[in-house]
Amino acid sequence: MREKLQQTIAEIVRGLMDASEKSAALPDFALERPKREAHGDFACNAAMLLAGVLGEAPRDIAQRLVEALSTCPEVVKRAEVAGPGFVNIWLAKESWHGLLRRVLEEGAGYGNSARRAGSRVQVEFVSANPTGPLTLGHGRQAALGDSLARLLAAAGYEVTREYYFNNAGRQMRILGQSVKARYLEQLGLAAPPPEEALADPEKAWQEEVDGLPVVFPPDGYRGDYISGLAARLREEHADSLVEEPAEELFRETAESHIFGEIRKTLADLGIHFDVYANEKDLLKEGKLVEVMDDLRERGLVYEFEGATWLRSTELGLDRDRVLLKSSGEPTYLLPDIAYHREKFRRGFDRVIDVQGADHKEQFPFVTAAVGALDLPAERIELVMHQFVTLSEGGEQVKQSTRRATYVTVDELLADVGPDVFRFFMVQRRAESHLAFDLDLARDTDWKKNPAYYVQYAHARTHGIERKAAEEGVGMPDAASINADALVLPEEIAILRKLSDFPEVVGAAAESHEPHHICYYAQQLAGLWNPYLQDGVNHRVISDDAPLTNARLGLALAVRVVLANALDLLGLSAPERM
RNA sequence: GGCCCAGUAGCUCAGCUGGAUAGAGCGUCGGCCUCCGAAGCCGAAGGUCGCAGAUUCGAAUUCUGCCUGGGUCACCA
Repeated sequence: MREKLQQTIAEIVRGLMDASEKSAALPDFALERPKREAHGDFACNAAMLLAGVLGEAPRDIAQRLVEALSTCPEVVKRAEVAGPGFVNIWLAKESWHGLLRRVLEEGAGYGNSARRAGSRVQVEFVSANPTGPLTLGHGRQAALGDSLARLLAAAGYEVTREYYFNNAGRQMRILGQSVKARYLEQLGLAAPPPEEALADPEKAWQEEVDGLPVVFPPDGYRGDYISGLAARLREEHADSLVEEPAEELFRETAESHIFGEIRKTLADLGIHFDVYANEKDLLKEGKLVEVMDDLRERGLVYEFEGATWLRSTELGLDRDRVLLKSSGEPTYLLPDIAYHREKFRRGFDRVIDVQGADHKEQFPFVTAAVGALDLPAERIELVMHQFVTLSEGGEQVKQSTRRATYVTVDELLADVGPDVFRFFMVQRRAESHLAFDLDLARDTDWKKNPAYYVQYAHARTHGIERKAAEEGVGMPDAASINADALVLPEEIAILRKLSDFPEVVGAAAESHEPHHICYYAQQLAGLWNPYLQDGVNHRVISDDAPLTNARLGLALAVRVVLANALDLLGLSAPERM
């Protein structure tokens, strides 16, 4: 529909330009869906853009466009000049009727395109290090990244979901030490550090308490899960691990257990990764040494005060960064560069990193280094998201990572369920701060909770089908559908909304903004729920067979689009609620 | 202090490659059950788009300065 109109107008515009003998590129005019219904089905700004090229008044040009359009009544029912030179266009009602068949024919594929077919994209997200349960920030990133991956797949990309974590450095060492410390404390061989010492290790740290040594590291991990891990080890091994180094069994047990928990959390969210990559493997495969050598060969590496530095100022950045600490350990930066190089070696056409705002500063160093290694760093894109705050009863729920008193994804998930969780987490633009409204999320009243509102709209299409079955009325299929009986403005409005879907999906995919799908789904549900409610004017199943056929078809088409939208968001599409 | 993000209705936020009378959800207020799901629907009130300039036919949208909130500026990840 839109394509046809776009083409028609392009031809007219070309004609006007040829006639004017002014040579210029065809203006990139917009054919948009006006916000106000009074402005027609489509509005075109071509006249205003042409005004500059042709040197004529926009409204005069618009008038000529309108006249030209009136010669193709099979597409355009009415066109008029409006405002500063818009051309508002009304389509014949019938032109929407073919849509129903198309939606039913394409089904789960409606909204997809092949535009990016053959192109491979990797989406890296979550990437939390296995030092504790996922936080809400990770949860947002999980929902965001997975929806983005689904959108990209809908745009035709071959998508790889990937999770990368650091498991070779200091963090993991401290994790092992933390677990071992709790283990020794539980055996009565060590003393836990006092609260005030943990609050300010700089000042109040003590090596000994009540004659027992304090072995818990000042910057150790303090969550209850650490004590839990220690208790498990104590049950399995009693006191036989007292001499065991913290960096081996303790660390490894902690890592694998915590990572298992993270994967379980993600599975509860319906999120599965294709690849889990980690720092240790890169190290083992010699990728770190290799990157270091290649950077050094390009004169981008130097030694200073015992550490090895990346000469990033040479790459246009504001400072140099350490690659290898004086201890000989790599910083996160070196494996990150190596990892991103591997992404290209693995043949991805595009690489998307989903990261929290706290990582934004680091991103340019990775891309600059990757670029210096003669790789197309501009194909690495960053999707950055802000943090999540919880609000309850109008108050912000206090979160402190430092004190390990934060709400975890598991807890919130147990509270509101995966569907609500995901909907709320992708509802907002990534760059905008997300205030998670716990009261609304917990509200099971579908008319209030937007996630349920959308799901319920979908469930109702099945309700209709159940009703039809009771009445012995069969559902139409793509071949038998005839939408001609749909003439009410609210029916045409729903058809118009359904027709927008592919474009919304395409735009959301290209801009990496899944939140548009939430808005769209709410809007469609906001048309469908009220429509269905008014059983007097819109009775679906009636004695009027053609009308029943058309309205049942409408219900099926709405179901298809809502189901597809819910799928893009990773929500279930229930048949009843 | 430098850089990044945000500041739009009481609240939470869309809209931001410049376009017509700035939208949604929640909340508030007022109506409506002869109706396939009242587990509902309809309507209303509510705005100096942080402030001040600039660009132009036209700015919530672009540019500059400032204010406010958050992030970040480690040999932490």
